[in-house]
Amino acid sequence: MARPRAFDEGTALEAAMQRFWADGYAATSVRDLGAAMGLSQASVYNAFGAKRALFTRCLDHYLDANMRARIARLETTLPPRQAIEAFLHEIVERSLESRLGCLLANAALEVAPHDADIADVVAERMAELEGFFRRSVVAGQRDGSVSGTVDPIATAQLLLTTVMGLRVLARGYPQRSLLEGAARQALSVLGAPPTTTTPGNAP
Amino acid sequence: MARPRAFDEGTALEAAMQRFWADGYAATSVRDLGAAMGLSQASVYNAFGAKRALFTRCLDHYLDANMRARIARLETTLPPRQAIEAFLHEIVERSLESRLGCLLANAALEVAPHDADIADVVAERMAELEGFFRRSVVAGQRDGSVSGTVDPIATAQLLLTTVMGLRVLARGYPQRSLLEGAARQALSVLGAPPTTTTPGNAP
DNA sequence: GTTGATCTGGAGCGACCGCTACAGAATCCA
DNA sequence: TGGATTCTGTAGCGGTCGCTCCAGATCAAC
Repeated sequence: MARPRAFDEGTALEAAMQRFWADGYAATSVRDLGAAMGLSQASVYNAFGAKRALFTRCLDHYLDANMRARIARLETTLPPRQAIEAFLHEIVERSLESRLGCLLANAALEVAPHDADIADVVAERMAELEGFFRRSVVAGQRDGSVSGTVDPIATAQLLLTTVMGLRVLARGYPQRSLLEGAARQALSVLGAPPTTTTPGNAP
Repeated sequence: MARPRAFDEGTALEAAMQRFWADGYAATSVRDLGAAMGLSQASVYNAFGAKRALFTRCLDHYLDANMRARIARLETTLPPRQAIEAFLHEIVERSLESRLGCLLANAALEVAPHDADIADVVAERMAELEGFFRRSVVAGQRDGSVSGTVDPIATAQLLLTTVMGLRVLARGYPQRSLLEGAARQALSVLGAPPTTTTPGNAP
């Protein structure tokens, strides 16, 4: 064919994603992105096109590597209630490790209102996360780990809202007790924690 | 003294705030702000100093005119549980009226991670909102409208998180059923609705 | 009316923005 | 080896950025 690329596209995409994640869309210049990727500006445009196109690639990469991977891992390895609990706990831990927050939440606030295409992606992926919570609540009600009286739809909506709220607090008010308290109280709507084999203690 | 200003500072501040609110910090230029305020760029600098100083003024103005005013109004005119419910319902309604979201949440995500002073303000004001929720939960437990078994601190943390989450969804996934479901489920942690004078419809 | 202080807006500073033209370097197929 | 084709970096395009200078306008105090 012709001269091959001297860089790995996935690695470069990851580096660019980190920059967008840390600094936001508007505050990250294409020169910054090129430097982070180890490429000249012209190579960035040659490989990924305009800045906006690169951002959508990064957003996709983020969602695949983080949100979707987490959902798939938890949903296949844990029973439903534990999957929900683990998801929130992981969000809390990640939020305390760094103040990056969530690229999806960042994009929702900064970019989505001014870009219909990205707004569609954002809404779609949020619906995806909402769906994970809804499936898990329903499955939890089926296996008895989640109270049968709660509304799975509203509960999934609250959990989605809680995740997004935690991501905002991660950047603006990052205190462990706050994030843990909010997560714990959100989980309380699922009803009494599963008491393994011992008989339940419902009121 | 000397020549008086040809504009009202409060009005100008309000106009600038609207621009920051809609477009974010980085994407709003001082020329944009001047046009919105009806001022030349030089007058903006003469009256408000640099862009960052103007933003902090706008953030203060927003918080006084919106968050603090709402807290004060609800806390003085409604019993505690109803104040909490009204706060969330107002957030949902405002979020559905426009996709602006919340300037505090926007600032928390976009500006706070890169500006320690603004981060302090953000954390302070979030703590203020958290305090309103905590006071209201405690007062509600005292007058019997809030379940006595819930932890006021964790509940206030969840409500703060919910408000921030709702503001993210307002910009990225603005559907009435979603926002209302999340708010309703968040309020469910307060326990059974109060049996006030109006006939309740508790399940 | 004069003075003195403040406000106003046009012009413009250097720097950076997103983006691209272009020439050379590197690889493939023949 | 010799195109053909793709990648890469330099240089630079027009435009906008945050910010400032400065001359003139406009007021209060005298």
